[in-house]
Amino acid sequence: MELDNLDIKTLTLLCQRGRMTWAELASQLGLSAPAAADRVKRLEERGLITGYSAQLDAEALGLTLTAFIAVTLDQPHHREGFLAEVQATAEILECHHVTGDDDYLLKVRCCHTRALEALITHRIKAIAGVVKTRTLIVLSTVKETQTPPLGHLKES
Amino acid sequence: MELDNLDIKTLTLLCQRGRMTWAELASQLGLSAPAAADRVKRLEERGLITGYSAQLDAEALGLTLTAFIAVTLDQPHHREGFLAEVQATAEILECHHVTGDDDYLLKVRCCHTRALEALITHRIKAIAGVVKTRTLIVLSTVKETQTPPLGHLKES
DNA sequence: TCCATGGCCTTATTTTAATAGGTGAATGTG
DNA sequence: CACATTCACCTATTAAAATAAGGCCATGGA
Repeated sequence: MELDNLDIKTLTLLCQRGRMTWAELASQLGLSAPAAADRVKRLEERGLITGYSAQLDAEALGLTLTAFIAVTLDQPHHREGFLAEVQATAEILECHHVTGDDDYLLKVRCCHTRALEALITHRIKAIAGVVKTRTLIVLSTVKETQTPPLGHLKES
Repeated sequence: MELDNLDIKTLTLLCQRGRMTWAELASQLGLSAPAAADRVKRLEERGLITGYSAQLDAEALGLTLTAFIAVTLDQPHHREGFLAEVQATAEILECHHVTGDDDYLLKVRCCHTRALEALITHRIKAIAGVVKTRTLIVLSTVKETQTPPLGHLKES
């Protein structure tokens, strides 16, 4: 059940062009279309590929404001409510439990500073147990990819 | 050139299932397949959809370690080299210029703590101008989506 | 040596995508 | 008010892609 270099190339190509046809993929891999489709199917079944997604331009959609919010929770019994609210809030794209001074790090996206204010004061700070937040506004984004590094898997 | 509710639903559906067929999409929208395909094509041409991507399971690929690294740069003339290195490093998934005590916030992903150590000491701290880094290790991830909030666009 | 397995090939069939042509509602204009 | 234009959509057709079937060959184990 190891990954060979063609599998890695497959993953790389499908991260770049998620809707490419099997024939296109196959020609890049030097295989026939059914063979390429088989490989992709296997990668899906193994859980390495979890799905496919359209990539949207957040700015074009009016989501010009991105921020990271560090959250401190006072008591562990407040966690459940916090996590539920995080899941229910579309503006919260990511929520990680992290080491350091704060407990959670959120990545959020919204349209205005006013919307950010509403998000922080009416949603996040309204959650029971949230005792402190610290917000970092994103001024510009240099790089933003979802494609994980695959170099460490290469054989030979 | 406004977005109607069908466009928003289209974006939502394509974020969830990026390889769905036009016929599937059309039935969810209550349209014919060519009409749905036309709408998607227009969304692509307008730049709202920038592409499609396979979603990979980072853990299944052995990338069990995620971290955020805050970087402080001492002088503005070092920026160019820093940005180039960021682009060239696959382990750095994101790099944002942020407000606050530090200049940049990186999101990185790698396999071990050893790989993280190598990344920090041999790549990031090796860049001219990097005077300070502060690392937050991700203990667990509660939520991690790429799909931006679209509720603010809904009409009626 | 022989058999089983796995990955790939080619071919055939089914499904999907792309294209063309036409209809009706909404809009703007003589 | 009549008319032309535009736009989004439809259906029908054609081209392309996905899927399924059957066979080949290399690899590994009994």
